[in-house]
Amino acid sequence: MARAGLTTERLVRAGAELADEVGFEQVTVSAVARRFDVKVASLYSHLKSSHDLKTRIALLALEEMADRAAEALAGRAGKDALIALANVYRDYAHEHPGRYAAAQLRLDPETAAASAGVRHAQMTRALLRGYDLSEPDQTHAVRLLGSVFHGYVSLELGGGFSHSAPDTQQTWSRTMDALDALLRNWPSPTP
Amino acid sequence: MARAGLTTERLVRAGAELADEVGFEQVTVSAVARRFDVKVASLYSHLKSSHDLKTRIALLALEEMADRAAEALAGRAGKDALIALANVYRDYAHEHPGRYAAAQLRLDPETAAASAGVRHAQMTRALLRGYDLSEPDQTHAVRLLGSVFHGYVSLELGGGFSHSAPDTQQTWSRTMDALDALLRNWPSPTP
DNA sequence: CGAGCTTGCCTAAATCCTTTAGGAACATGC
DNA sequence: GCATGTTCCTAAAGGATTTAGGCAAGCTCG
Repeated sequence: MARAGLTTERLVRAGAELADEVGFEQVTVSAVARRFDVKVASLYSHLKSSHDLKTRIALLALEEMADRAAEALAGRAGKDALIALANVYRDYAHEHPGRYAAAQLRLDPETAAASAGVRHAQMTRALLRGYDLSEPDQTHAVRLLGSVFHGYVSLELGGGFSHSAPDTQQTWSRTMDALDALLRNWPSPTP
Repeated sequence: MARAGLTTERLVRAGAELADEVGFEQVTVSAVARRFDVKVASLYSHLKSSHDLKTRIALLALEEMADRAAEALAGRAGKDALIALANVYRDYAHEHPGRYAAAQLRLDPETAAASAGVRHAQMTRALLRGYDLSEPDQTHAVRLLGSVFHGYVSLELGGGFSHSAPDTQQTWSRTMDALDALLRNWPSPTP
């Protein structure tokens, strides 16, 4: 019988495609096996477990987004950079909803520390160099931006914004205006 | 054999408790049946399916949060109200992580329209009456606040903010300052 | 080239979750 | 007390996860 040529790499990639097609929840070792026309047990030489598969898909998504973000930020600063970075997340989520959902998977601390997640934080910090914030406000701002990007995209993707007026593209661009204004004019703590 | 006295209500409540204890992903019809010391099949007279159970837990969480929010907003306005509302979400998520995760479940449009989700939007709108925004900026602001609340809480809960300095409580209160400043000084669109 | 080793994929089997079908015990109303 | 409907049960089928052990395809050497 001919060999299918399975590798962890190929399985994870197939899992990611599956996630985008049918949703991350539906990604299962069995489904991936079916896609390669191979018996389920065969995958267990390449994957430790079902959770391992999901984790690897999450890591792939984080890397892909970080790569896109790095490219988007190159040569940009200030509001330009802010918009470019924000768009990376939003576009990625629209193009790859399953992968984006995977990236939301809660990783255990060691895995998270070794993931592309740290690159994301670094890039957001880099972006903030275009504004005038000193520690610890910079950290607060990193967290705020992360919250807005993640929150907005995940609500939009989940249908949280009813498809009513005004359209979400407009809200998105006004959100960028708002964030830019906020960063340029960061308030001092209240008494 | 004595009867367990199952009702949909009690099953959903037990499922919610289970979610808080072991995580929403681990909530399963079987697990709930075990908790009542009853055979799995017995639950299917009260629940349509596993998905039905999860949906009902989500709806319960949305209601509980809306109730808390309504109480928190009573008699408050402006920044006071903003902080109170934001704290409702954050506190609820910390007290009931499983339920909070459930509330993130994607609901089909009709279910969503009949859920407490609409009350949340209404309350955020009510909060914004303390600021001076007119349509469509008010809608943009509703969405922005929703994004920040949801994004922040879900990142914090997922360990997205590494447990490093400064502590998240500080970031949270600076985030409130920032949102308040932003709403009081909402920027006009860029050309 | 062919002996031997490694690896890749298989079959088999255990365990668990979901879901449906139909039966028995219990509670209630007449 | 009996008819009736509800509540919970047993039984069974279908899928997913995971482990154990086996055969054969494809390398690596002499």
